[in-house]
Amino acid sequence: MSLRHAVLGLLVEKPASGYDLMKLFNTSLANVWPATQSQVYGELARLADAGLVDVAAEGPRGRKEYTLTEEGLAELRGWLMDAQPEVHRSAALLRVFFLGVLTPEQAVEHLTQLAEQAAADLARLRELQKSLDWDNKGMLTTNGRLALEFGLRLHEMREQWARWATQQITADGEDLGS
Amino acid sequence: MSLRHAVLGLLVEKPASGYDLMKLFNTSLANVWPATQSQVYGELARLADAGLVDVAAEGPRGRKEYTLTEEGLAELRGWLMDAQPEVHRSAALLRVFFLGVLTPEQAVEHLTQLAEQAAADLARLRELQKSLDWDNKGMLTTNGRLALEFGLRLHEMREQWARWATQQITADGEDLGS
DNA sequence: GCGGACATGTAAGAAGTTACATGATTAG
DNA sequence: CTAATCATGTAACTTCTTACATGTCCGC
Repeated sequence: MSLRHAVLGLLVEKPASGYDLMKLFNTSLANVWPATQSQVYGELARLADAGLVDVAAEGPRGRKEYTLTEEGLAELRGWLMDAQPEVHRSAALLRVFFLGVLTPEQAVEHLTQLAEQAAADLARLRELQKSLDWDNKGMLTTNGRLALEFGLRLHEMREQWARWATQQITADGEDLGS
Repeated sequence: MSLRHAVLGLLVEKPASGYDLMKLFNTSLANVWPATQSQVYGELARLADAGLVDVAAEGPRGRKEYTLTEEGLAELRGWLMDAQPEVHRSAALLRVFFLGVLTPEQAVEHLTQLAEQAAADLARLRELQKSLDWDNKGMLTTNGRLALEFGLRLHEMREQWARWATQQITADGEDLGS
């Protein structure tokens, strides 16, 4: 139930509308916890029902500005310290498992694509890092920088691994070609 | 829709019942694409409806042994070469984003836990690697080894990153203590 | 006045989790 | 005979995605 906590977390810094939050989900949190508009509005309604946020002000065009309540902050703090291990699914790794169904050439091509995709992701994050370095405001970018570094290391690792895996496969087939 | 492809992939090696598949999901695929019993049985029924698998034989206790059809193999091959980038959500990284809500001490404690968790995961996979090294059978372990190496590198990276992040936080607060 | 941004919501469906429910076979 | 394993299924609920639907305000 982390969408809930993402919303609460974003509201710590300052009050925001669903619309405002969506911009944050599409920028700051895009690589960490993406969410759709329909999810965010729904969750805000549920959070207000539960008393974890309040509608502090109403603006033009039906704008509702939400603030965190005491209970909301408590809920967030509880979640932050809870830290139970996650289950992750990876379609990319699942594909690797079944690579034997393809020809070695196809498998190598696929792994090459993975390496290139990782390299592209890495480049993208490096760009993001550059744009973040100068205008530094608030908790979100401070800790966001830690998350960003994780992403940089992750994609670097992905690329290295994909290149290594390619070698593994080509090495396996080597003696057949002699 | 990768559960479908996980099931198809497992059936490439040999025919299996839902019960058999569950054992594979709980061992080989546990770290890559976990699935529950109710999901697997449901998916098998849908796959049979769609003609991607057949009930090749029925055994004792209502056992249904499924095999892959031509269409099923084609579907799997198509998926294997499709390779579109995934969206990943990470509650762990989300927590990092909001670490500013905690005291520096609590934040450091949390990151230390992350490092320890990563170290434990790494140790667990190294054990798995040992047990896999001797009895080598089939495509699943051959390519599973590639996936395993990914896991090893991932957890190593996670641990290093968590230690680095701890330093970042303690460095920030340093001048306050003097 | 009109286009783009602001702003909120609903509905249908896919995917996943947890819990319940039932029964047959086999090894000791 | 009885406990463990084999074996399949259903139901309720949560989460996420995609698409639809509607309307207002502000700057030019």
